[in-house]
Amino acid sequence: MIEPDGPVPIYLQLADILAERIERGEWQPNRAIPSETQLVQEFGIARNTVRKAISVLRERGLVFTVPQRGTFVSPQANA
Amino acid sequence: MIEPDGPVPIYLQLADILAERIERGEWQPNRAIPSETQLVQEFGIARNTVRKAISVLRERGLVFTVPQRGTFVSPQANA
DNA sequence: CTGTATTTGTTCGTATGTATT
DNA sequence: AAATACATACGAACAAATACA
Repeated sequence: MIEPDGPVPIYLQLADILAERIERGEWQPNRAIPSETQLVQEFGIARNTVRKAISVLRERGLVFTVPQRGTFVSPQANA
Repeated sequence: MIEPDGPVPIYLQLADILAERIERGEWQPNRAIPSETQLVQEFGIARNTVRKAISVLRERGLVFTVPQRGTFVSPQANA
């Protein structure tokens, strides 16, 4: 999945992978995406890198984060 | 390897050495070449000189550089 | 959050040799 | 001869982004 030594930063690779899942409707609007810990384990990368990827998705308007609750797919993310 | 007192500038000698490695397929497309620091150590020259050599390779279309990631062999460099 | 490591980007100063004025 | 300009080469320092624990 992730190419650690490629030209593209890991956090951007992950952001693109997650964005594709969202846009394909794999995760429904207003439903939580996997937790940071789950993503760390799935992709074998550092937690900070996962957080950076999620912040990119936030800036793209694909997700929104609720403190102490999780990160959720935006209502119109895959519309 | 490098002839410091020869007629050819050091940065051009290094550019030619690296170009040969790329064209021989020693480094694959989209894979990183050694970092500037590694090249400094391998050839015993100044970092600025290494950077000058790499900029020559960029102008020749052999490599592309991603800030904070490295310098990578161009996709068609050894095609 | 902190701290550390790596890598490229940038700038400054110094020195040398060559060419020009 | 003298001054200027340019290219080459080295060294050092710091910034910023990435990635890890």
